[in-house]
Amino acid sequence: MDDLTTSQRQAVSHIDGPLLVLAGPGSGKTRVVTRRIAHLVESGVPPSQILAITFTNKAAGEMAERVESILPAARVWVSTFHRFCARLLRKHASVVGLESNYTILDTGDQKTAMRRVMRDLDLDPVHYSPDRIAWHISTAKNDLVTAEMFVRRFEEQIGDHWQATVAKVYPAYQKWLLESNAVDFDDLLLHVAVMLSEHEELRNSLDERFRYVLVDEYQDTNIAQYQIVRALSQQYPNLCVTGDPDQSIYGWRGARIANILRFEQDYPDARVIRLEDNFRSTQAILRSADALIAHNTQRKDKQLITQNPEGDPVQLLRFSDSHLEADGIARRIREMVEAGGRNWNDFAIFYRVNALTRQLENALMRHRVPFQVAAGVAFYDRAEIKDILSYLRLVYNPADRAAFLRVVNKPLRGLGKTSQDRLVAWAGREGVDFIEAARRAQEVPKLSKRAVSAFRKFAEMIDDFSLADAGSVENLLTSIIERTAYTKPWEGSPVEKEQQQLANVQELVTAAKQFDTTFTDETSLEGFLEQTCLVNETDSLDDSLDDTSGQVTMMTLHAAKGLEFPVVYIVGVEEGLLPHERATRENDPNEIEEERRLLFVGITRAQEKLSLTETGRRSFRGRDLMTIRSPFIAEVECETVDCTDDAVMPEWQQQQLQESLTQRREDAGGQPLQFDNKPLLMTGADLLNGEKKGIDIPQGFRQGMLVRHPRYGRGTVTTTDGHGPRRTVTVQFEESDLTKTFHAAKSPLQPIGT
DNA sequence: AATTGTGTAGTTTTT
DNA sequence: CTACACAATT
Repeated sequence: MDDLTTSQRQAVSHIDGPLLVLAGPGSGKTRVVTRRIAHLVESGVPPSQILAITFTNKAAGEMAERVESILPAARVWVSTFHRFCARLLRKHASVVGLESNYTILDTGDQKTAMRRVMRDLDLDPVHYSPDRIAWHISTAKNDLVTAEMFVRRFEEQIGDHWQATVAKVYPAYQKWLLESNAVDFDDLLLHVAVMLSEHEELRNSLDERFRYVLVDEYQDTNIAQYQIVRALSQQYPNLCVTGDPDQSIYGWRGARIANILRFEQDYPDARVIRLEDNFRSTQAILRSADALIAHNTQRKDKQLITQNPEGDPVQLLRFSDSHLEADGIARRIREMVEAGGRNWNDFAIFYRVNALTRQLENALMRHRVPFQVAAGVAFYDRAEIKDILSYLRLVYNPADRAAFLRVVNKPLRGLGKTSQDRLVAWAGREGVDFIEAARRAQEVPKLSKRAVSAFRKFAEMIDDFSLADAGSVENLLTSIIERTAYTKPWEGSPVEKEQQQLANVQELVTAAKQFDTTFTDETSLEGFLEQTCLVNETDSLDDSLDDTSGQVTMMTLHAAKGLEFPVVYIVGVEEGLLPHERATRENDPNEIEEERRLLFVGITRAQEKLSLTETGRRSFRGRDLMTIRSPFIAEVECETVDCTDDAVMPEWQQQQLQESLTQRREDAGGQPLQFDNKPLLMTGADLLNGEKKGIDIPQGFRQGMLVRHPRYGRGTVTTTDGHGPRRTVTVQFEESDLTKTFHAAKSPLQPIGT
């Protein structure tokens, strides 16, 4: 306890009764929580009675790891909300009308499901976009409004035409899910919440089982999560919640900041502890953060105190346009690294919308600054991965409609839309799952002979897979890939995209192999499927984030929560972007306050140096508009730096860069250049599969050079023309015999070896 | 069944 | 500007 502050110590040593820990940014919250768990166990609480809930897998992983390092033997259940609910639901599926082998739909499946349901209801997808309807349904679920409740409410008090539509779609969508023996993400929470409220004896036993419950980031809980936590803390209200209302940035997803604000009313004998000592940032940075957040009205007053030095003043960099902004940041970062004392990974760039990355990426590349973007297509969202996983899902849950429809004709088996529709309709009438229906395809009316045999062959194949499912997910996976010849058309293909897809499939097999060796129970298929839909790729990305020494990190402000960096840039602090125009449109003060909290989160990530940027003009969505100053600028204490005189890199310097690059490329013997011996990583997937790909400066193409284009494959540069941004390259491609001319700066061409 | 055209919408996204 | 869904082709 010696290494803790007074309030940290109080929180750690609290055992029985409700506890609210209001933890400011950088106040050592995670440390307090893990130490408290250890303390509970040391004080005689059986580990099996402790349940710690987080939002992200990463947080859960970290917490579990840290608890284990203090108490190696203790088996405390540390889990995310969704995983916890998935497990409970597995056990008690029948209570909500599901089978225990239910599958979890991801957002993609959800969308397709929504589209089909709406088509069946004859709703115009142009007027009522499935996306929006899905959003309405998700909101309802987060607010604990079931389909029945929604319909009832709508009938009682007629709403607008959107509600009328949702009242039609929501129940139909739920029916679709139930028939598929499937749930979506929101259902995991909703079902469990309903289950707990309708089955007192079950709630009772779970309350008793989990006597000590801890919830992290409580300010981000939605109504469903709130109810679940409450239900588990009735007889044994040893509930400890930690969070910071000032960091609540997920209101748009149904999170209720009120949950944490009213904790003391919910549990009148709650102890409240504030962690206000900040161990992360300089005084200057904290003062800015404090000054900004003080403008929010809906909040508990909280001071941020630090013993850290004053540090550099917070800067507002003003650029004339977004191009110069990107360029200016890249140059500053390079200069600071070259001046010594800073590594690339000391820097982070945050922005409100992903669309701002492009210009930044270009500028960083021009300045040879290695970087990674914490975004990109999630691994498990890739089409090829979802296809293969759909086979797995079908083996596990033959009623999974989304999975069935996804792969029944992939690769092509001559089972077109019409045949599929007939079979699905018949399966619905007969009340059998889709594999059973395919097995008995000859009984389905109006099916062509060819379709019948194709369906039967398909069913036979899935049946074989089920038999082969002897615990090893890897074996099952490889037999699926072989039997379906799924990757056949890509093998030996020159098209980069297809090679990538091949690699992704391979990566999935590796993941399965890994899973097999770590979890060796007979329910491994279930576990693997759960893992693949509840685990996000960024979880793996963040690991490499910590120990890669060599890259600047770019991410959205939302993604930045919980992280810290010595030097931080927050770009585009402008009206319309931050606050985002959609937050200002309704003129809802709550939304503006959330935008302010978002900036607050960004600011408090910085340890030593913080710069905000704004521009005079910004080209966005193909339009070039004058910028209006963000109201937040006046609320932050900062020093304005005029960078409007910044010029783009002068001609001579560009030329010099050009020449040195050419030289280096020759030295490298045609190999892709790697700067400072650090590979430049682009996407999360690259990080995940460890593929180190060098990114090249596009201007440096020369005649005779071998290049690769993601679409056209390998080719040779025949001519080059022009200079600077106007420089063009003409390439003769091998495979297709095509000759194409590209703008060197814009094309995705990459030099390759041999 | 794959290719090409057309329209349209466009934050943030822990699971 | 650009990604995506869907329609209309061939």
